[in-house]
Amino acid sequence: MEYTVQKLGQMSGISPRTIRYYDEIGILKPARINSSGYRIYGQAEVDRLQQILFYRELDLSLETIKEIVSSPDFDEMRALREHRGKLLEKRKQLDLLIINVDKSIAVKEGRSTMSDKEKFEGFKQKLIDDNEEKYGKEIRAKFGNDAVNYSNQKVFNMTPEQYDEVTRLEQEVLETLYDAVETGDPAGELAQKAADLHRQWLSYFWSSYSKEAHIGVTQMYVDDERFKAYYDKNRPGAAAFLREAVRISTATIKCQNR
Amino acid sequence: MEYTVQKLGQMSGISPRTIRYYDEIGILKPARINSSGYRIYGQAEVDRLQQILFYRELDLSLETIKEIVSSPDFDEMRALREHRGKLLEKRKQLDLLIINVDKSIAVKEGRSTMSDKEKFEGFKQKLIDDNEEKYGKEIRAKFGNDAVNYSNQKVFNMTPEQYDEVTRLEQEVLETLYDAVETGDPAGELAQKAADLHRQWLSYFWSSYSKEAHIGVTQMYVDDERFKAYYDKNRPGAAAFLREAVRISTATIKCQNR
DNA sequence: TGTAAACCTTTACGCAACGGCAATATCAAG
DNA sequence: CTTGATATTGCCGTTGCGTAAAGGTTTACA
Repeated sequence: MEYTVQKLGQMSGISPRTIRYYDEIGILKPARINSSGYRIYGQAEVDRLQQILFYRELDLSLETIKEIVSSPDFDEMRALREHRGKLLEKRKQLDLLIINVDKSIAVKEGRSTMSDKEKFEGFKQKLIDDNEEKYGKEIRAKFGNDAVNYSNQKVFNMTPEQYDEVTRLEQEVLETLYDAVETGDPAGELAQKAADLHRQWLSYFWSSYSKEAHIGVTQMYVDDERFKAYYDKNRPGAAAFLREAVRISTATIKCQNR
Repeated sequence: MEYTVQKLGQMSGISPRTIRYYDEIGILKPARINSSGYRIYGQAEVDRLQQILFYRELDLSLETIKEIVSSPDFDEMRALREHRGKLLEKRKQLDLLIINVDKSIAVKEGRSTMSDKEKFEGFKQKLIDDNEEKYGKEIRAKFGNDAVNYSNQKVFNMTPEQYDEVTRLEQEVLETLYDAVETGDPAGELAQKAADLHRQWLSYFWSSYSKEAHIGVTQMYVDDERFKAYYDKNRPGAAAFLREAVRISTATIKCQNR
């Protein structure tokens, strides 16, 4: 089988332009060039392209990929591990960013009548007293060492009111759940209320809600002894009951959407 | 107070080049230009720069920042919320990426003697049978809906052996901890063993270990009723004891490093 | 007052990984 | 032979600056 740039592109889902670019940077050379100057690729090049795409999927740079696919004795493990480290670092940064954006949104929601100038007045004072470098440190000190994970930071950043609300919700979830377990019907009104309360409670810790994740976490309550013990303490089977209620709840929402 | 590019740069911690660039794209114009063509900035410009840096810290594009700081009636909330959505999306992608990289590393560790060609043989076959588009879908189906969160996926991706090891470790942590509580000395040998076992156990769920996060999570065991109940069930005070042991353990490691 | 250091200016290339367009050549079909 | 699809090279644009280069200005010190 021999392929031109477009054939190869269609097969692999990338553009002919990209294939030419890969030739240009020497990461994927054509098998040969025909009399009219067309690039012609063979099976070996298809294989190589698959490898390239695989590593590209892992978000490695083309430079790194080039080294991996070019020299078979390249220390690929090390490259992958280093890359993993970079990804983790990126994620930490992202988590911090998201928390900061959340904070900004909260501040703006709280006092939407303030003008931008006013809002930054306090912020600014500190900055000008010292310098920008200190500002950076301050932010980092405030939001904790970046090793602290996301949900921990969420809690640290809660206002006392939010914290009260969370603990109140937690109690309410339990009470409603226990009442619901008595009814024995995970599709019943009480059970559905418990599921919804639990959803609300979760929303305080999660940056975004999804049905799948909600089901996932309640499944974990059943699988993980620590959570199971907590929910089952007063009413055996409560963890499993909650999971069922949430399953039904999320399915019901789905039906309503149709 | 009047500032040249360098003065302003030192104050705010950014380079003169950046300041000139901000002038160029019209996001921060100097107050005036002196007879020698120097850019001169005043207090108003310092304020504006602080605003710009604030938004830049949230990773907004300079284009977006320009709109925010230029027009006071710009819908900033919407911009922030949209931006937040983008960040969350980015994080999901990153989580998937990290898991894929983890998988690749695991595969390579398992059969390090295989050549690249062999390793990709199976991978490749499927790809060539169908097309690249299907490949994309397959990856997504395999690694689950992207709403499922990172640690859940970690567990799903465990081998049965790993799973056994984790549950075994969990038991061992508890047993050692309970014995240690009896001794009453969180700096003692048993307590330190418990702390270390707990660290090992954690490592199965965390993508990276850090002392601060370890202390943080054991602190949470004390603060969160569910965790506290679990650890204190057989030996009241076990959660707090573990936290102390971990604190001492991490501090000790620090001393050894010196 | 001379001069060197430190500062300022504009212009312009470079970065990553392509997308998009232009000008031109080639191929297959009717 | 024309037409339309496809191929080629090459250059510009993207983001947010870093890093020169080539030159003018200010400041400090002998």
